[in-house]
Amino acid sequence: MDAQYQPGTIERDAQNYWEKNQCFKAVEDANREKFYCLSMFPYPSGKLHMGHVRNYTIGDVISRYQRMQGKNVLQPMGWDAFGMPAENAAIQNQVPPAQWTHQNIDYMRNQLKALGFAYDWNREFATCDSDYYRWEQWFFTRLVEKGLVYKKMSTVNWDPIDQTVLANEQVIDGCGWRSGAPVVRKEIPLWFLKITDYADELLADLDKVEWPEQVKTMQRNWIGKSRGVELAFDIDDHEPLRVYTTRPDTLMGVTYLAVAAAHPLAKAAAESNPDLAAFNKDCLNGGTSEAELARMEKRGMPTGRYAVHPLSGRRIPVFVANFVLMEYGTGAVMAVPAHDQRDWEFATKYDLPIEAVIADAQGQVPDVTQGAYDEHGILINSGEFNGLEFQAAFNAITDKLVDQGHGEIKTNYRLRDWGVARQRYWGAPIPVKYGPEGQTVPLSDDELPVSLPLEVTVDASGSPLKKMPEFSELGDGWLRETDTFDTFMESSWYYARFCCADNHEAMLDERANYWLPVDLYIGGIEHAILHLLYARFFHKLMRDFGLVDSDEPFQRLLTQGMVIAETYSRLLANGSKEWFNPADVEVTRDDKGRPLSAMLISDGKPVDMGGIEKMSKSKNNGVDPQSMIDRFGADTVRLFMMFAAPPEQSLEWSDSGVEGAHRFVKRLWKLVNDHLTAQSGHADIRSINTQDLNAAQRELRRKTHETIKKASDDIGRRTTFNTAIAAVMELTNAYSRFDDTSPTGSAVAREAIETCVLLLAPIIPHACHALWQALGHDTPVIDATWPVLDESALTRDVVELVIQVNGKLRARIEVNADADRDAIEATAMASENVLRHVEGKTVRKVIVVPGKLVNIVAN
RNA sequence: GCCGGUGUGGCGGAAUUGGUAGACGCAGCGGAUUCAAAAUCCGCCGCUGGAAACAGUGUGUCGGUUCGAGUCCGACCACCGGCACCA
Repeated sequence: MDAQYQPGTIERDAQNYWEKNQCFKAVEDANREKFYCLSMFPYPSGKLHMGHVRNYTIGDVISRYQRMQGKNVLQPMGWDAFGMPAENAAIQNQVPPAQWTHQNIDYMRNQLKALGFAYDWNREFATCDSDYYRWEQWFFTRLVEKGLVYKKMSTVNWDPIDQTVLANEQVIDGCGWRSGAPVVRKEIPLWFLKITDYADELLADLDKVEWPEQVKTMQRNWIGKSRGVELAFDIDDHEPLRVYTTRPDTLMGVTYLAVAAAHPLAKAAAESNPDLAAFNKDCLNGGTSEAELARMEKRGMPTGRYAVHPLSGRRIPVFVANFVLMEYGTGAVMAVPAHDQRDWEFATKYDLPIEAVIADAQGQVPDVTQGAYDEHGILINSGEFNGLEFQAAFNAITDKLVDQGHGEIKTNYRLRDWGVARQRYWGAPIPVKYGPEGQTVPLSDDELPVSLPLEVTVDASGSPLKKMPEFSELGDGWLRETDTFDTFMESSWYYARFCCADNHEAMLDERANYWLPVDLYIGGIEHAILHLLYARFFHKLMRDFGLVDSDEPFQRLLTQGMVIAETYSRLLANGSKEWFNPADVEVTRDDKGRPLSAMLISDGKPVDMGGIEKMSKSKNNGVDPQSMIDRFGADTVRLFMMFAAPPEQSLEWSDSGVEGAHRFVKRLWKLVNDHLTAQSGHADIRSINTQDLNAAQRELRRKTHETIKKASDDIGRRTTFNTAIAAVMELTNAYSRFDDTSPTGSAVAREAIETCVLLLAPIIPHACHALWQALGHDTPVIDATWPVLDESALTRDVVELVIQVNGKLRARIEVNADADRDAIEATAMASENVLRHVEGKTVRKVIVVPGKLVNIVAN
């Protein structure tokens, strides 16, 4: 082997070997246990960023580990290729989105290959291939037939200057990002998928998957199942106002009602009230995002109409309020200001009555002059219901409402149906046509696919498809739908298509049932709700059409944290900031290594340190993976990514940390080289007679097997690669200190160093490929089996115990591993430092934790 | 605003089921090697006091449970992710 570690040639050789031998081509084999490992596919934005590198390294480490466990591993890769950035690039550079996207894919594919990921490239596809989205269109027409799709009015962000629909991301401080004009809410008809039909199953089946508890909790809360009452308030000259509440026990505390500006009652009341009409119009200002709606100032105006309380018969004012939205629930709410904080604030602002009807469990009447009391409690001021606690009151009041025909028990979901239509070009066309008599017809199979025209001019004023009669006009007065699918549609089933991407006759085939569900899915925590919920929904749809036989798409889920880095900026004269890349900045530190100041290398003048943030274009703090691969090699980048933090936490980029990783790979290389130079010929692991080792040999062998145990658990179960690597580093440190060139010593050393190479093979596969060969093995390390733990190597004759007095560490003792409690206690009490600390005190209690510690309680 | 999470040395992090706080690495300091430097190797390294032994103190803040709390409970503070048309 080469005495020098040269990542360039080593990595090229290994990658050539894998490619030439098609090592990662996955073939279905019913006799082998399969493992489908999937990382969230990238949007081809231009080049890989460090978040991608981290995501894909995690997936690759697990894939290679599972392969060494003997599993039949599938690890595919593809491209989530539809989306807005391609349109933005087209507007900026006059490049057609398709061309821009394919160029990016070609570049990024090469980057992935340079990182040595064990992908089966035969299965690669991009979602913008009509061979992919045609099946999505086909499936959509089936959903239409089944009644799982419908069209309804929905609210979008409207830019009144550019005359176009804006994504939430394109609304900045309530204004359109290009025009700068204040955005308004506008109602347009859109296509929806009935995800709410599956709400119960989506909720229940969270119990079937091995996902992080916080992700399951977020999904449960998002679905938001609640049991409550839908009740009707009678109104003069109008049909009854329907509201939903989970707190019917507070019904006697209702002091006003509020409806959305778009509610029929608000519109009716506005006809004779110009002020109210103006207020209703004003409520349309601003964007549609829930965060924006929740943060805006709560405002309202009386409609002049009154509702009749169904139990007390009292007349209650009806307001229009800007925070009530027509599309959520019934578009109207009942307000109990004494027991709901938002209602309380509104009532205080508009001087409405606040009447407490719930006391705490002790019957203490809450003070509602400073805020709402929203706990459950005992009813007061509620007539015949006084004295009832929550559940009894819920039942009694609901029974009465039901008897009167004023209400019914209802299960409600926060989850809303999925709007899948986008007024954009770069997406999959929705396969529907409209007839001259207003018919809406899904396209038949022989009309599919609807291919997206690739030669287009994109500008800021809405979808080009609407301006292309050759696309939109079908003759005889028939028009084609010009909206395209939400890109979440493509990412909701790509994992299944990877199983049979070469099937041109069907969406999926029986191979999907061999590979699915995905055994481990890896991606950013930011996808915890939307993408993962839509994909689960889509999987259940496909199951109900007989396309797959599993209930859930992703058995295990690993949510990785962000990659973050220091930011550097200068305040410009116009008040904005200019951001500088960390690569162009030099930092001065004090003698403890604390950063003191930073300067731009090019002009030597200071820059401000702006804190550590997510790597992004806007803050210019991204580190280019390519330059790191060029400088240090892929193995170093992979090792640093896996070592710097556990996968679920954010990872801070550190140049010196990368150098440390590089140093370790070089060190490993040198250790193997030195071992082969000094000991080749008589280092045969099989010659180890485990009964016949001296103390030092036994200690190194114990360390070797402790490391196998820890690394296997860390990679296979805990997915904490950082601690697995730390354990292997400890083993290399122990190996370095071991100085024994006897035949037995050499064999023990060989076992230790080969273990290091095997345990690191998933993480730094190129170096380990070369090292394994150098160690004399005929088969490549990717086909080696994971090292097997020898439990007997772990035994110890003597163990160290910690002695505490009153919980404080006072001494350490060594005892025989089989020492009994009395012997341990006697040895502990004999320790000099222990005697000093118990002197003059009475020993009350001695706690012995076997193998760990002794705590002597004395006072 | 609502939902979910995070907070430990100069820095990234470790401590897996309530049992030795700081593994491993980075930075720093000291030494070896070298004409010199780089690279490499060895040693030290939470803070305070002490020559040392050792003692005190220390896991965002305040309080609690326990023989024992980074870990469990309560309140608070700061930051991060998501909020349905960014992907």
